[in-house]
Amino acid sequence: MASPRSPRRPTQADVARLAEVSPSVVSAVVNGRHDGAVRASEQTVQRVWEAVRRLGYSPNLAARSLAGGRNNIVGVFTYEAVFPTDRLSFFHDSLIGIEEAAEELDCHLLLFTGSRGRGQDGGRRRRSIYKDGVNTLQVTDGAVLLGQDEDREELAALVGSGFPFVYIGRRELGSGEMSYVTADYASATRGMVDRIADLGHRRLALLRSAIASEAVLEREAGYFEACRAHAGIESGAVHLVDPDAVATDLLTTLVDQGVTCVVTDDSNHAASVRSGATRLGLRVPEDLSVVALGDFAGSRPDDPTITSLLTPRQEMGGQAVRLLADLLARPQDTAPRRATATCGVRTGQTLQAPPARRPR
Amino acid sequence: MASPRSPRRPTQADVARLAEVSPSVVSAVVNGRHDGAVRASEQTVQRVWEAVRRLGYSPNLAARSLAGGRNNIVGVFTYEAVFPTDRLSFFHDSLIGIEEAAEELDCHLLLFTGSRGRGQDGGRRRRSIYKDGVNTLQVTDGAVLLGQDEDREELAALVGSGFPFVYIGRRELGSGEMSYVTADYASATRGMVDRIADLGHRRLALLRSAIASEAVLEREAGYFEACRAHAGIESGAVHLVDPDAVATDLLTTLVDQGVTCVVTDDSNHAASVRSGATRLGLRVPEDLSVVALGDFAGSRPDDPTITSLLTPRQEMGGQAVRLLADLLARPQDTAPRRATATCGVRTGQTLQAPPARRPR
DNA sequence: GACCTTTGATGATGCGCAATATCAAGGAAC
DNA sequence: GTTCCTTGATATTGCGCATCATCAAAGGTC
Repeated sequence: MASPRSPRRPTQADVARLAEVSPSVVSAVVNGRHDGAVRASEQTVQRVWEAVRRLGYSPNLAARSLAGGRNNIVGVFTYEAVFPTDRLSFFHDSLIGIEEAAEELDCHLLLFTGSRGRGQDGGRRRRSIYKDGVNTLQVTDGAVLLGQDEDREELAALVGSGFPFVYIGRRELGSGEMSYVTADYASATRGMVDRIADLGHRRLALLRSAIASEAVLEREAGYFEACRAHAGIESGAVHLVDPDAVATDLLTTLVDQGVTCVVTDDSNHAASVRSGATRLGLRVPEDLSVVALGDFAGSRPDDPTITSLLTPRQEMGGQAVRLLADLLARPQDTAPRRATATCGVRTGQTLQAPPARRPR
Repeated sequence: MASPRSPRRPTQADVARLAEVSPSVVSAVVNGRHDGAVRASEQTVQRVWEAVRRLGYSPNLAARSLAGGRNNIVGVFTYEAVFPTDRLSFFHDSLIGIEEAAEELDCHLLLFTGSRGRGQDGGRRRRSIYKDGVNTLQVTDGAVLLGQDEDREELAALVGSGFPFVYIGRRELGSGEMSYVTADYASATRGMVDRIADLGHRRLALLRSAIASEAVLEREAGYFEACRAHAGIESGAVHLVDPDAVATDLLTTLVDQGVTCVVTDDSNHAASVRSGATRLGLRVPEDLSVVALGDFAGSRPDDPTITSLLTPRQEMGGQAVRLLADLLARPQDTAPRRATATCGVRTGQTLQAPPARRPR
């Protein structure tokens, strides 16, 4: 059976012809606006829908957005491949939240793929929002952006263009404010420090990789604030280290100084510290506790045995879409939208009360 | 600093005005087509680009695709949520392949979310392609479909409408042929049986759940064919069983009959069989080998210790997009497109040579 | 010098749709 | 019975762009 290959997709005009009404009515009906400027009786509405079904009409996205209307499509732009081959999908949790919220708002999701074939150095290429100087996101009503490896200049340009978007993760640009969702890292960090202090730890150390994002800095601030708030808790300056190569000599020094709990940026780093400690003959957590302030998995899978704060990615994804919806609903309000999700805590197996006496 | 909220984005007309050329020339130049029907001298080209830069012009994609026809968007429709909360993403591997291929074709992906708020029985609701009788996929150039829980009637309607789409997974409809990608289950199964036979097994048993998809039936056919091909290999009829509740009495019977290798539909089922065998005091694989013909994870994570065929999901995803591209490139050829990807084999730890003597 | 070809441009048209302005008819108010 | 409002529609415009038909002028050929 040869399919009745229609040479052309049916348009509103076709529907109008079949239903014997004017195109305006069709437009109004299919958009549910048939009691505003353009009105239609219940009978007419039914006739229109009937014709729509008969012809298999569906709106042309491009035309709809060209004419100024919405297209109910939310863009999702990631600076890395959304579905990476080489590692656990970093975006998966966020996408769960995004999809859920989008479904609630009755929107579909447009996932932007990278522009291929530029710079073939083999490494993971960063994607770009602009292609030939053109904002590719424009086909959507607005977009949610994710990714660690963002291009700040591009973001600044995007803010300047007035295109509605929300970043998942706090991003502060030098010029121009943007909308984002973040997590309450500072207070969650304070909570974690409280917990550490309650267990009896008195000397902590913060190890951080040299590259710092807003989130990292926020956690660091929360950390020091909490340390100050706790009488008796001491923490020296932050130690900038290579998270992959554990500096065992640094560890030795710290332990000698009476540090009983090491706090790191992320769980991978914490895992490295644990191995380093083990190599030094220290048991974790009996002799030394190790705690991570972030669960970012980097290129390796996140280790669930590490006691760590958990970024509420799913919630952040949902919030981002909802902020975007607000942005679209009230475009005249140009103020950047902000939302904060609540961090979780993974108990893990790397934090307990400090040893009665200093080890060694 | 208030963003320079431009009331209107510059258009080609603005550029044309500034460059003192006609809009046609601008269009031609920015698209690099200025030596076809519309021509422009090198000088003019420079003037146009200069004006483009000065104004910060960027083309409106909606208008572009409206005027052009295609929109370079491939739909991705899944009958279940793309990013499920409650289980490992079944779709993740397929999506990797889809994204890769889409990137190669310079297409973006439109992920359809479900239509919310119909039937709130709490359970996972199947999504629908048609909403109010309208094919929602039509906003894209064509679509890739996935999912176990498909609606055959809908698919038949979709085929009838002539909308270009490709299913990931073999689907045979009673009426009308559709395009799909599948895996070489039959030959992969034969390969697996060869392997089993080469190890010395002589009596096998096939356990299958009652619900059978095309893939399952194809593997079953391949299985029996391979059994026939091997002189000395015996396999009784297929045993329809509940994959979750292991029938230990059936296992006992089989082993008593001299079966040394049980073949199942999928790895979960195989895992159940293994536990059942263990409960009977049989060691796997020393006393009894267990092999799965599929790695479908169902609601539980796939067990990597099970010796199993591996569905090449990533490759299938990529193939699907490429088939779709062909469908779009040659629409006059209405024949359904088909592709077959090569199954992998996971060695696992549940298959070895049969015991020298029958156990027990 | 008559004819053709190439170069360099212009203008008109329409893609499918939303929004606005307009209009006809029927009823209620006074 | 004139005015006014409501209901139910239609006609028109233009979003920004690509494409096509057209055209003027310059250069080349015999």
